[in-house]
Amino acid sequence: MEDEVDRLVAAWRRERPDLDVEPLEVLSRVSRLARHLDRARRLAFAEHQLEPWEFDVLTALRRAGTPYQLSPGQLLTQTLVTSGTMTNRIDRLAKKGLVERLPDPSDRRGVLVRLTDEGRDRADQSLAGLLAQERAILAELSRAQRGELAALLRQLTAPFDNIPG
Amino acid sequence: MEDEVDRLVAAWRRERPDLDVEPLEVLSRVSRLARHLDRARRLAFAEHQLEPWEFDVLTALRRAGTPYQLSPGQLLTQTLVTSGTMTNRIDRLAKKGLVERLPDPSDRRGVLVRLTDEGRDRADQSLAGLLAQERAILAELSRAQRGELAALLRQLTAPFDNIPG
DNA sequence: GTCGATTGTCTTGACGTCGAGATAGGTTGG
DNA sequence: CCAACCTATCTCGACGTCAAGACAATCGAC
Repeated sequence: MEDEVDRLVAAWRRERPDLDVEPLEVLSRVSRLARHLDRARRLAFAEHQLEPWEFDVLTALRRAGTPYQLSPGQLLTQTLVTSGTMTNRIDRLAKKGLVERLPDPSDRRGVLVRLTDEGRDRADQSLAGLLAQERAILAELSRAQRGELAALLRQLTAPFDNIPG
Repeated sequence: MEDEVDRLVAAWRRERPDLDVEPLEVLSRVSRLARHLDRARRLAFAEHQLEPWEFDVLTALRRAGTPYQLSPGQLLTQTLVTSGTMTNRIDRLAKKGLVERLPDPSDRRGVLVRLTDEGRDRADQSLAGLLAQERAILAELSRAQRGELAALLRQLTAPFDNIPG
């Protein structure tokens, strides 16, 4: 089946036949798909009264394992936002009672953000919801195709994730 | 090579061994890669004094071919933003002299947005810059792998692009 | 024709993010 | 022990986006 990127590439080949636009076949699809996923996720999380950014922070803490705490700095690197943004997010989550700020006992500059019991429950519930939705989206592909796709994407993301950029 | 999503998935398998988190292998990589691409593009466009959103609008018009004009509504569907956002973008581009607003002769509710000569030049220059950067990112993959990846992604994007969602 | 629904664009207010800089604690070498 | 530098977090102002709704023009059914 044709998608928007097919149309986009065809248009470029017509308007700029001198250029090789093959890279767009991959990377424009990545960007557009991500955009669609954002919207879909927003809907899925709304059922659990969570915003996508809240999910990102709560699940980062949940994945850390007991006692479910990380520093703001560790949360930054996992969620790819700036420090000002993270301060703001922690404030709002704390106000909702989903996380709490604790002083870092080993570094008085530092802070530890810890998931509350309610925060943990919300993280678990919304993860289950997200996985159900994503499974539906991925039903387009066979298991083998999903594996291939994951492997190819890994090759592209690895340089970004390993060389700090 | 390992990436952040490998670490993320491993963490979930440790914390929630009861859940099947395979969907994340694909879709979390898509979202994270898109995030990295946004940052990289921002840098590439900065050399041409353009923001990513400006590029999106200018190139949509450029792709339309002479006389390089589209309605705001057509621009909406191509760029996946809301109408309020598009109004704002057109305002700013018009102020910079890269586009102009014309009344639609066939529908008095409507407007046509047309690229100026300078807008067209800037679109062409920045497209060349973007393609160079994207080629570098995709050098991780062989030509055949890029083709596979594009095809797999198309299967996921097609439903979003064809069933209005 | 005319009324109601629809379409296309713009307006508005709230919100989240960014980037730069401030603050304070920590670290290292002399 | 001090000075210079580094690190962790927070503060602040500017900005872009969104969602909802306003408004005007158009279309369709009767």
